[in-house]
Amino acid sequence: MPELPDVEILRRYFDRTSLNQPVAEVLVKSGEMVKGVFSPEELVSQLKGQTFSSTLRHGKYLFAEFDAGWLVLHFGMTGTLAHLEEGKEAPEHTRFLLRFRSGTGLAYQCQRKLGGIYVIDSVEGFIKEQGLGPDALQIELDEFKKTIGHSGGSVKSALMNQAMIAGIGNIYSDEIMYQVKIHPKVRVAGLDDTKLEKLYEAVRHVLETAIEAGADPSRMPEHYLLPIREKDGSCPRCGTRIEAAKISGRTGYYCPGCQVNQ
DNA sequence: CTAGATGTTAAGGT
DNA sequence: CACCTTAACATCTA
Repeated sequence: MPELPDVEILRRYFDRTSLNQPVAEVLVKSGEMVKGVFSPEELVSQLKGQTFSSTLRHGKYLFAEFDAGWLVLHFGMTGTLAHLEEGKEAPEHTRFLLRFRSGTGLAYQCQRKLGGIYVIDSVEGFIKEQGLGPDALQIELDEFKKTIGHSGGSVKSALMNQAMIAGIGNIYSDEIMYQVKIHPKVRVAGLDDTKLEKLYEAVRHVLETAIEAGADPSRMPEHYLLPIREKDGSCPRCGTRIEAAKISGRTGYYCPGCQVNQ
């Protein structure tokens, strides 16, 4: 689920389901997922009786503000949120559960436990500690050129480097490079200024489009790679069979027909 | 049974 | 130094 568009959808979901209601009960089911300075018990006592008033997102992290601090959720590869109606049991893989005074609840599910739960007092401080770069939807062109443009490796690994630009992972880096027709193994040094600017525009455009589509692959535009990525399909533009390659330790999918520039 | 899956990080190699 | 790859984390599915 969880690259920038997915987390943005989860943030809006949190807003719709969980703001402005006092927390009656907090349940930590997988204590090892509680990271940072507070123990799971401390996290529970911090949150009990609190009310969430607003949310923020930076990269792949969701921040929810309560009276005395911020709850931070990171979703790893399999994390998601589920709103619970009154009296309804927590679903499978629930690692953390908020039960509101109204009886409804919010479950944080994470099958593979690769995510994290934190309580912090400063969002800025947390971003700094984690070493995150600017959010991919907020970074400006000159900053983008300064960091991404001057990095030495492949375009794909630069896009996925959270310290340079926060929020892009394996799936959306594939989509962005597909949209600008850059082969996944092309190195940043091989891009001219025009190409770099097009890449910047594509980052924005792809992420915004994905958010509009509710981060649902089946609702992406037809000329997108994402819905057929991994499906052994052919390119929506030129019909060439989509191929996979290992780049930066991940499987990247691309069209060998369109994404040719060496 | 095995390989791989949206993330992150440490370790080892070129 | 800068970059790359691999493995590990925990769990499920093809």
